Amino acid sequence: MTAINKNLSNNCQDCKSFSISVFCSLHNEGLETLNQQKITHHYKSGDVLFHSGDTANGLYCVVSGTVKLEREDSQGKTQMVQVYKNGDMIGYRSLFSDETTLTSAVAVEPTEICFIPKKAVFSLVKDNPDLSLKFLTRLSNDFRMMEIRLQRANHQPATERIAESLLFLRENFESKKWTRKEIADWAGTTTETVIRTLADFEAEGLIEQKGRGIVITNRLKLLEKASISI
Amino acid sequence: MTAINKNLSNNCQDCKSFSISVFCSLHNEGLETLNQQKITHHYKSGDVLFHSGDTANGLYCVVSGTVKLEREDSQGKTQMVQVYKNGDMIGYRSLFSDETTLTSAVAVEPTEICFIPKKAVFSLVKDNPDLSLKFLTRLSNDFRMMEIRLQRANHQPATERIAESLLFLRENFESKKWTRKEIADWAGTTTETVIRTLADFEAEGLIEQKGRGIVITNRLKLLEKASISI
DNA sequence: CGTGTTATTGAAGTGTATCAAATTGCGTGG
DNA sequence: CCACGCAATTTGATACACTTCAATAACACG
Repeated sequence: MTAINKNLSNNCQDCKSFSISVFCSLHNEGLETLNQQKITHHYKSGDVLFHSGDTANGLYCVVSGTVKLEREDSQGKTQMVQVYKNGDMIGYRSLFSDETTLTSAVAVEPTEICFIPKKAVFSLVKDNPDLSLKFLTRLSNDFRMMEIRLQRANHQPATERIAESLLFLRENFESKKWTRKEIADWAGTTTETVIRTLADFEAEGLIEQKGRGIVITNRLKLLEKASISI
Repeated sequence: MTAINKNLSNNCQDCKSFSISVFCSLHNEGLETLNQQKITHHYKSGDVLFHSGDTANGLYCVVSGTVKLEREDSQGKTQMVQVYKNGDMIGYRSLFSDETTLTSAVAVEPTEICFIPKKAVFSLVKDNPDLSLKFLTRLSNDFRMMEIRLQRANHQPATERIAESLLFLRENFESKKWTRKEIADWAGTTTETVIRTLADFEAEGLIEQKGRGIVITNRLKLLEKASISI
């Protein structure tokens, strides 16, 4: 399933995602803790990091690849809550709220993750108070995004949400080929509606569909469609 | 408009909301800073603490009353993002994300607030590392709630969202008489839909409407209607 | 080169928004 | 304290964007 390496030789400070992670300010002892405690995992597309309802037992640090956070309701409708790429942290909310995870984390590409056990995280936070401030900043920004998404979900038509989803998913996760269903799960609509809307966008010359690929050909007009202005 | 008292005699440790606030663990010097720096405000219903787009310059600590956080889009549709009561903090997200506020804060009842200037907050956080952990915990919980609300907004009918809104608003903010529009702004629907749905609920014996008041007469069935089970 | 997953298309139904107009309830000032 | 005026609520009619279900087609992967 997932290859696990306790890779001591691979130091965090050499990680290509180090400088953009919350840990970038760590000094000697902190870095040592991190290096000693972290466990590197390799996931392939579709692998699950954790399931909804699991107890949070650590922090997942994305080295490369893409991970989606999602949640399925009783009727099988999926909401993609968040997407992560290199430098992002997963699972710290449940860690700090001390509850079981609400969402599942699923790799959508070949993904490399460093797992940092709960104890190590709290030890790091204790010794490096600015760390929690960095978490706070990230979470604040994520929350802000959720505020906007909630408003859009409630008050904007699917067409606009799909336009925005296309832009967001494409421009933040270049390597990933999103499926129609994934776009729908992010936009909060159905696969069929996404497909029909994509056809409309193509007819209007905003995008081009080759097979399952989607190419944005008129970014500006697509932005207009998304009504990014609120 | 708003009465302002720099009330040094009124100590935070005597505040009825102190024990449930993030500051409950503060010791001597911290408490002193808090007491010296805080400014007490009194707002009446409808008063605005800050507008969307304002620069965050401090923290608002609710002593008593109720404050709603909301955001209006270009078409005049309002999304109520959050509601606060005694012991809650307002504005710390913008403080930590270092951006202008996305939402406006409006008192919906006579409300007493202690304002703590940005500098004082950061000084407190610096000297009391566990403070930021407490903020983190609160924000994590709030985020979790937003995840659920986003999913509901996208995948559940207005009826269920309204049922849940009734329960949430009534049970967490007893003193406040919410208007149909406020319920709609929270549920993410229109005033008319709320009114029609309330009529349905009344016909089914779940609630009773006397004038503008709403009394929940069958909590269990209302919970069922809300599909609280996900 | 099959086989399962993903995408596509069609038809039908409906929940909810929208707009407009009437009514009620409430706080306020006379 | 009552009447007034305004805001909140109510009701009706209409429209349509979106979901749902089902069946077919295209693609990717081993």
